[in-house]
Amino acid sequence: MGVNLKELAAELKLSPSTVSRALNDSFEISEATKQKVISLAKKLDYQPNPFARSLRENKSKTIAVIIPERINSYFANVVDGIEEITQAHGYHLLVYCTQEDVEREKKIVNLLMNGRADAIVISVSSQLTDNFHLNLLHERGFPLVFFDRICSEIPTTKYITNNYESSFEGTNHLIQQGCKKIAFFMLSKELSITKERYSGYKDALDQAGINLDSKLNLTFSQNEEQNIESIKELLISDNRPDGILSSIGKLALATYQAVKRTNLSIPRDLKIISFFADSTVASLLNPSLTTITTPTFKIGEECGKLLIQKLTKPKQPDLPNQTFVIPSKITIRSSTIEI
Amino acid sequence: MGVNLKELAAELKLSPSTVSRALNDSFEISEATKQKVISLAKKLDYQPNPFARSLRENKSKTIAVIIPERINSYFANVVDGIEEITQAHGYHLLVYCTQEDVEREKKIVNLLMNGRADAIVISVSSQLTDNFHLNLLHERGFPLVFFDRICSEIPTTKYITNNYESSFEGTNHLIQQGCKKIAFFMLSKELSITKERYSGYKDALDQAGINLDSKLNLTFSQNEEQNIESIKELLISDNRPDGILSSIGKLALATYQAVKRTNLSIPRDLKIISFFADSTVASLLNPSLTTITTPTFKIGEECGKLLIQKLTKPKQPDLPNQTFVIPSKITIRSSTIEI
DNA sequence: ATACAAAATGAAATCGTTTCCGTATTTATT
DNA sequence: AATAAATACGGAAACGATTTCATTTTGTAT
Repeated sequence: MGVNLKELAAELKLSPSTVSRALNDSFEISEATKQKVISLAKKLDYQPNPFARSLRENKSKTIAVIIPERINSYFANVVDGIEEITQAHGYHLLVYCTQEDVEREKKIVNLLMNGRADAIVISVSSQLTDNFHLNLLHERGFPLVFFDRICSEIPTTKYITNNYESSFEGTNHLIQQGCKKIAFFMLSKELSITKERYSGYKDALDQAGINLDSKLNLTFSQNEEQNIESIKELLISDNRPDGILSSIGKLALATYQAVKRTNLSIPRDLKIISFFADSTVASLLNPSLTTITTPTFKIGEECGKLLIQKLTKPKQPDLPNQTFVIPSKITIRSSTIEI
Repeated sequence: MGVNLKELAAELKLSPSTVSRALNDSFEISEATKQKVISLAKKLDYQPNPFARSLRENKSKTIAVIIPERINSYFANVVDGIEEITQAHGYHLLVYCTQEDVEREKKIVNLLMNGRADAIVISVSSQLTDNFHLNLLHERGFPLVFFDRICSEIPTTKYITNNYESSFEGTNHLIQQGCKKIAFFMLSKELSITKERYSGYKDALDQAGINLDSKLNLTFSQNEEQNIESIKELLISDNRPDGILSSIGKLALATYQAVKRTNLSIPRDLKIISFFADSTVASLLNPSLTTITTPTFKIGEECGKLLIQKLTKPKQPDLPNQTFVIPSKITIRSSTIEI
């Protein structure tokens, strides 16, 4: 397409090596020729071929981001944060969405084994005991960063929120509002966030002397309509909860839909608090939704900063086996406050 | 990292060329050696270096997608659609978000001039008369596909929805519901979608014999809070509209927020219809929002199919200068229906 | 003027593929 | 049986950059 180094060199009656060095501002080249080279390069709009460079340097200036869902403010925001930092350093983002499908995730990870990206930032779609693909990658020394849904067994850097505490506080809030039968809504039980959030929920119940009713702990699927119906069934059953802690935002929306199919009312008959990313939507729901909100953009930025550090400085050590906790904030709205 | 062709060849006592051909299933290689090569390649987990390949073949198996916003169901859904098709053909997606910033868009487009991607799919952030960067790219023969927010002057393939008709119908719906003073909310006037949607709005008013009041045509910024205040000002002014057609989803949300700051009520005092992607949210708003919904995933799929066709078949002609229209659907909900 | 160090540039290898071209062996044709 | 054609493979160039090593040019000290 454009002009290449050799052509530039020919035009300038210089060797390609000199031109390369001039453009990379090497000390070996005189100021005079540097200027000549740079000005012609600009004039001819010379763009170095990224693949030639990647091949030679064995780095791609590309970071892969793997998320479970794209239509999800939480993940979208994290990616925005990553892009904000990495783009400024000339990095490109390959963004893959697994649609919560583990097989798809494995395929994607396998595709990335060949060095197409210099690092991976991932929030796993569902943590099976089988995270062989990620393990292998990490063992080969490939920079790997987790956020939100992590694999704790893989010793690398992770960014999460204070899931346990947030969940504990959220549950406590429901208890303080008079809830006696508090349900816990989740996706896969294998997810790190599920475990931690469940743990906070459980401990809050314990502390309040409330018995945990396992029938109130519901695991949901990827099928929206099915989820709504399950919730509705629960709500019209004898064992109806009077409070819900939803560990996933979209399950709160499903609950609102389910409630519309009953003659119950939030917060009168049912109070609900949820981990939820989009505060605009939370505030516009009827009633407005009490949320636990994670600073997702910040998480993305932190991931980005860490990777830039690792990838752009020479002789960096492996990413430390460390988990950074960025606290969430509870915003109390009408869905948990008695009128 | 992994093993390369030369090493594979040495292990097999074959030449690299033979191994390469065997792996690419060339007719020149006997079945026997093909099997030997393939099995060792599998055993040693051989992964071809993508950059060597890209350099040699002059294609990257990568498609760049440029969107104005990532936290937006509309665009997220289109990207999902693109990924659905292209991933199955071994393509990777570089996703860039401009945050509605034209300068940022230009920078990104310039970065893509060097062949890092084989094609670009873009919804422009704001169409200035100055779309030099995209024009240049297209003139160089670079495959470029537009969706939603297009540059009509650039002769390539575009995917849009029936903006004019949807807007016309939407406005008519408001008129039928008794609205006399109908406002039109938009982002930049330069956007193709704004022009078309405005045109449909205008013609519907004309047809109904309603005079267009330019004070009811509001252009908004990227500042959420400021937008909400502007809307509130409008709503408490003498010139208060009784209907709103919002050409952008988030302006409908801003309107709901603004209404909460007044003592007005939807749909009693104000009816609103909006182009809006997330029907779950639309149905949960209070009152539920009448929407014009575009089949965004389908648009993404169509973009993907077109590009796969263009990029994987040999000797393909340039992308045709053609605009495909994928119709939207109006869903009437409570925000436009008198109680 | 000579010697030697420093500065500036060039030649060629390299990264890992693919592919053009050449060659040896086997198979088919008359 | 001699020749043509098909089959199977190897050697080396090519893609476009960077970098090691070698070489030329310039500057400085004696």
